[in-house]
Amino acid sequence: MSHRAGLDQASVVEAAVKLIDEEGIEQLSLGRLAERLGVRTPSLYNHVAGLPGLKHDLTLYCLHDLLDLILRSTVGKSRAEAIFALANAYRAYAREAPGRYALTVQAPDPGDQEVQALAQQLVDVVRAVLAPYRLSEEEAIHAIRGLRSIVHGFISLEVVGGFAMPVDLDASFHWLINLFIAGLSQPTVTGEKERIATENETTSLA
Amino acid sequence: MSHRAGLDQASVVEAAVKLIDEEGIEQLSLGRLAERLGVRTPSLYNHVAGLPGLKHDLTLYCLHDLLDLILRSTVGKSRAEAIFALANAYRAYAREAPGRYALTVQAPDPGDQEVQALAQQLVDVVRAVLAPYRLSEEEAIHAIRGLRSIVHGFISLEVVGGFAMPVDLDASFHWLINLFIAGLSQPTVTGEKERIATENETTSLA
DNA sequence: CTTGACAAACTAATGATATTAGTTTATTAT
DNA sequence: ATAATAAACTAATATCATTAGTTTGTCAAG
Repeated sequence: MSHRAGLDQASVVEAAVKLIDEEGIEQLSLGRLAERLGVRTPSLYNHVAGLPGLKHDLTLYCLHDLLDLILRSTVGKSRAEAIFALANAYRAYAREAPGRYALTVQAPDPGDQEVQALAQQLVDVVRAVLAPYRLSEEEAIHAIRGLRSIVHGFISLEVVGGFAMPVDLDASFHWLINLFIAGLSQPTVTGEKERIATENETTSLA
Repeated sequence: MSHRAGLDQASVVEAAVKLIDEEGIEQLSLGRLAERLGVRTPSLYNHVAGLPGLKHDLTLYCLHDLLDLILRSTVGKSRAEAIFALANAYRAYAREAPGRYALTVQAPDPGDQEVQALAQQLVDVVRAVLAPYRLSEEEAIHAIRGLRSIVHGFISLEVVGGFAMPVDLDASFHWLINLFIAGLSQPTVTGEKERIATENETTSLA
């Protein structure tokens, strides 16, 4: 039973996914992972490049995971329906698998081609969902950043328990996405005029 | 020079703040901190309750820090001007001291009275800034959550390098806050009617 | 069927980290 | 002056990642 556990990179990464799903991202260590796989810690180095390598591989796994979910949730939909589908899919992923979601958000190494490419594909889905609104080049980028910020911000505050007040979270999320969609069609927002000058742009620290 | 370095809790916490400002939150360890203070690692246990205790103390420090900045930035302002001031102050803090900002966002232990109280004070500032819009009880909560999500989401994506596209970040942030403010005054958003049904509310994982 | 190469697992050792226990010693108050 | 307190120390343990070097399945070529 001892020698030749029959591991490979895929089985190690999948076991790591199970581990962070069940015990949280902070419980991920090579020791715990090896224990689950019935193997000694150094054996894992045959399949992943240490802990940093494992995290990298996990990130790729989760980005694929999330991209697939997002694509399937938005296919065949457009405009508000597509935006809601996208936002709800993101949120569902983060709620069901917070550890995996966290991996998809960590700072990507700028030199990592694979991660960059997947991150770009996620951005492209957002861009496609916003395309029907016929925004200018620059406004499209504002809108992409805006939607990502809204969705990520709400989700991460929610996951971390940052919303303590006694009002339905689904309703708040829906309200916010709705506000965003309304803003997309508003000349007040998307037009040239600004609501107010940016007087406090340079607030500094104590 | 050796015995009696004259430390206390405040000086340890302040040295830790300097450390994370200069070298990043991930470089924080009792060993590095002790080295900077010219002391052996176990000596720190006379002033903080280990690494978890230090992080707790740091969180309190940074919450105070941030609350003070936010209060000073919004005093004497109202409506859009106040919202921009609040948002810009938050963002300035996160950009200038990402390590400290990260500490203010970590999951607070629900049993920790002090942290809860400070977090509540931050929420209260947001509530006060939104008060002039005369929202209903429930909508006020949606709006508070919404503004926090927007600001936190944008900031954390920005800090992590998540915005790669070649458009000015200040402009995107301003655009998004502007959209939020516009939505606050819109009956389409704040009213009873919803823009679309929540058909995809239950998207699930693969 | 044998054998040799390869790779997967192992043991052993090192270095960083946090933490606890127990000791010394400076300061401070009586 | 001295006794109590608290701040620093040393020493030891446990966990973790990592590297080096060794053993041993497995599989394919002869």
